[in-house]
Amino acid sequence: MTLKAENIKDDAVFQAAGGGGVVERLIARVPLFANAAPGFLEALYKNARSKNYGKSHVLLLHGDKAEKFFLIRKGWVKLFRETIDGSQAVVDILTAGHVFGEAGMFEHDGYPYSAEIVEAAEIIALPLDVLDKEVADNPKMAYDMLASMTRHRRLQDREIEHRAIQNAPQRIGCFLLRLVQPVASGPVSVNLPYDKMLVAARLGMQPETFSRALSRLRNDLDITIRGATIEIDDVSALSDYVCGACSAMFPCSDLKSCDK
Amino acid sequence: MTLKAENIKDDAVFQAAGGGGVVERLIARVPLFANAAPGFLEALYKNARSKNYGKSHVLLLHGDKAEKFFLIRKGWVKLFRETIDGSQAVVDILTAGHVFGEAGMFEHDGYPYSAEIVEAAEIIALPLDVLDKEVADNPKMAYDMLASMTRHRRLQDREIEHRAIQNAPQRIGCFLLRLVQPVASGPVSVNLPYDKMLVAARLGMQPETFSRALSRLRNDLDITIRGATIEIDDVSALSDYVCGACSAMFPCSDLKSCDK
DNA sequence: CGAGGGTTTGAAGTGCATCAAATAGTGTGG
DNA sequence: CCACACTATTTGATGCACTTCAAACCCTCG
Repeated sequence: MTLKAENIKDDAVFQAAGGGGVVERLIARVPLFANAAPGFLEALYKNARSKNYGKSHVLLLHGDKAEKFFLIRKGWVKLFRETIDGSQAVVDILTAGHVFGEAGMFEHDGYPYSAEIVEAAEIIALPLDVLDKEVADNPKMAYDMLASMTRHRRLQDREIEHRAIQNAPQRIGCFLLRLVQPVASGPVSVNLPYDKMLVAARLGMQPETFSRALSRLRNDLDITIRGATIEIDDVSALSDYVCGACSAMFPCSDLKSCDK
Repeated sequence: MTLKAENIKDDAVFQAAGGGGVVERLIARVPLFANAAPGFLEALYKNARSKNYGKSHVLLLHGDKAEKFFLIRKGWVKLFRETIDGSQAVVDILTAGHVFGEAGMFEHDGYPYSAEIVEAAEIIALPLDVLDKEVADNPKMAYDMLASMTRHRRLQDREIEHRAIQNAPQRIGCFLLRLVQPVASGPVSVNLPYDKMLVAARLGMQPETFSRALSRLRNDLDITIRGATIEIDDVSALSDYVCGACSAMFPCSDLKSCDK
């Protein structure tokens, strides 16, 4: 067993939640819970468990019985699906404030994806049954969750469209544009939120393709690349290049608030 | 103007709903409305409008202000998104019993896709505000709609996965397998529900690619093709070929009930 | 400094798209 | 009922985008 593997298993440090009130405040700030009944949040707190995980830790597996959902306190989490052949499709990559695993609530097929830590993270596990009860009882809560789910559905529609229509440089450009918002013009500088390998996976392409496509953007448009920092001299030139191959108009909102 | 074009415009025959009770019965049978309050269905009936449309009629455009949602009584409808460049991504293809356009309810960006009749259809238009009110007031209704939305979200996850991982023959095979269910073994015969061109679009490939990929399936597996009828001698051979490139196990339920 | 992963670059292969044209099918008017 | 027109489908030839395999480079962290 390698040293790496040991790390993965061992640095999942348990820590009880509910002590300092930090977890409470974080939970209360989740937009999805804005209209929850007071008792709901308390029930969540009582059963909240915050843990630290190291990179590569697998938090849950596609098909696992869904009893908890998760709120990310810090770090990055990759949601993905894996085939028997070993191929893997990245569903999404999430960070602080995002919620995941709540989709396991309705079906009995377990979670619809697997989740792996891709950057050391602190994750709060929350009981699904408490959420389920609240949604069933509180119309406003259900309504909010429905709205959030609808937003998410649109993002997925867009995702399917992009993967069908945009080529590799355009998908990267689109990703960058969504990072620089709401700045809509002039030279800007953005940092890739995570590994280029991960960005590539997130965009459904190979790392090599990502690298080549990015340098094609560099050659064709006014873009400078310094490691993970990318400077875009002319945002509108980039949006011209990208958004012709998209059904949305340019300042396309990235509606993913914290209600994944 | 061609003769065809006249047809498209003119055969949208208006007919008031609520007379024969047929529309009522159809609406009442939508699973999504199973738990609706009695007053809700009546409010829907009152404002229901059933119309006939010819092939190629565009029912709604991406971005249109969303005031209605739709229930298909018969025929086929294509949901799609179109870019400035003219490329088009098919979101889904629906038929009798399916509901669409309800996603326009929450956002103010209008409908998230365009809808076009691809086979002469009869469509019932229903007021979105009535649905919205019911969802806001009736916890059970909101809960059901949430469950339905979650199911849909899973189908989209699967869609993204398939387009990322499966090649053309596998995507076709997967499509066929979902048609033959719940028959899980032995020789079966299926009819493509619509044009091969449309199936190709639905699967995100060109008609030429579809044709070639299908004949590759014919050569490699025990499959016979007679026009739109496809005979599969060995379903398990097909599922072996297809499902290795999918995260789901074979008899993979096509959860799209009538609540699109 | 050295090991290991991330990133880039090169070379070759593959799958799908595109363009083009032939063939089959379908509905129409005569 | 046939001939025509139009569309759907198939087949062929070619090109391009992305993948795959391989190797070099670079960066970071112990």
